[in-house]
Amino acid sequence: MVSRNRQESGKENLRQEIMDAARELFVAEGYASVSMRKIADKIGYSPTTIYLYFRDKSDLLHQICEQTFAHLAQNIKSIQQLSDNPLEKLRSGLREYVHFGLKNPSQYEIVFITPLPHQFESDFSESNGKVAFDTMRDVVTECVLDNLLKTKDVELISQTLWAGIHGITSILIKHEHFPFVERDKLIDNVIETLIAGTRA
Amino acid sequence: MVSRNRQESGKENLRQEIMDAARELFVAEGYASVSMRKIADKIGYSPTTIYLYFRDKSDLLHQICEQTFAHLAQNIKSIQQLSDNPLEKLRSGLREYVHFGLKNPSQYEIVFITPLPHQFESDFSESNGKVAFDTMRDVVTECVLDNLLKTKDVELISQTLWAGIHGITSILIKHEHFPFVERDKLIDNVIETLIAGTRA
DNA sequence: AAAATAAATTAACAGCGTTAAGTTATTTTG
DNA sequence: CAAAATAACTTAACGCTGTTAATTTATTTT
Repeated sequence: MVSRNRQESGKENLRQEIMDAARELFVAEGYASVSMRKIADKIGYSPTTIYLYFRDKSDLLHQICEQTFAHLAQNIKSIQQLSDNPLEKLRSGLREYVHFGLKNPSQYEIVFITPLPHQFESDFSESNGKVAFDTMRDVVTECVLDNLLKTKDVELISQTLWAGIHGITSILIKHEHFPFVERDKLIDNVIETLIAGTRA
Repeated sequence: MVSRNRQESGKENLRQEIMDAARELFVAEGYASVSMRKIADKIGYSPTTIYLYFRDKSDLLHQICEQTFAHLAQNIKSIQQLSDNPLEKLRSGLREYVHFGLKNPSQYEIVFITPLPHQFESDFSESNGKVAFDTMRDVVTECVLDNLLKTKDVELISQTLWAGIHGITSILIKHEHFPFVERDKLIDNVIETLIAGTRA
């Protein structure tokens, strides 16, 4: 079965090569502007080869998103571990969420903003985006246990915070032309407003 | 000049006819899935006729968005006039914004959520989007003048509040399957959290 | 070495946004 | 009232797009 392993690893290599090329192009030019032919050109294969590894264009993007969001969940966890203070953990997690979205706008767009084609109803509840959300909920629980927040409704607070950070992330991505105040100042203010409004 | 006026009003009628057909299709099937040919079919003209009234497909969408923005701005203004208390005006305005989005999810989606082509650069200073945002900023200014808020940076506060209400509106529209807590409770909590976090 | 299988390609389809040229209908002018 | 001018609209076409089916090339198994 050695030969079979070699074969499969070769397949996996090309699969990852396609994903890397596609991610670069999606980020640089936007999902809609990148054609399958462009991706194929970049890696020196014919366009139809991509269909041996991905069902269609949106599946390709979906797989890229899942990979990146697994990284996000890990990022948030790592950052939170740097502090012992539950409230500081919460703050750094929220900040990392927004930061991630702005660093990967195309991928954030597809997972949290644009609905995927109805062929596969792979929605938020099955994505790694939810894993990232769960890490935030865990920290909210810590805060509640320490009596740091105004209510003990962990779910209500978590969803409120998520709404807030999703809001700032998505409008910064979508409304590029809007005359925003200085970006980091706005992000800070959103996060501090959310935390202040949630505190005991 | 009577004949010329008749001619122009005919042109305006077809222009509005195109916009109505396009909005319906965009709402039902999404911007990307609707072709110029589909729109033309719906109104019984050839596809190229649309180009006599709109520069291109994104210009057509842009004009539709302007109409929706105007509608939203008027709604918020009307609701705010019902109260004298600045903080209550602010609260009712925020609530109306979310309410408008949930009552017109497809239109909200097109204007505020759906990712637009990169070339879609509009002059915000002359758009109705600015008009809608200004109605909220004016009430924030009232609150600041009454020393009700923690800072006097009207722009920063307004943009923070917009991020928050856009966040809850868009996730309620986009992630209908998500196990949210009771909807009105969540909306209330987001708005109260935002206001509490912004108050003096 | 032959057969089987996997991997990648070529050719093609139907549809897209958009432009240029041509046609029909309306209005203006002499 | 007819001719010229203009406005309104259509036809034909270009170069793209995502995707499928058939086919060729390369590798592995027998």
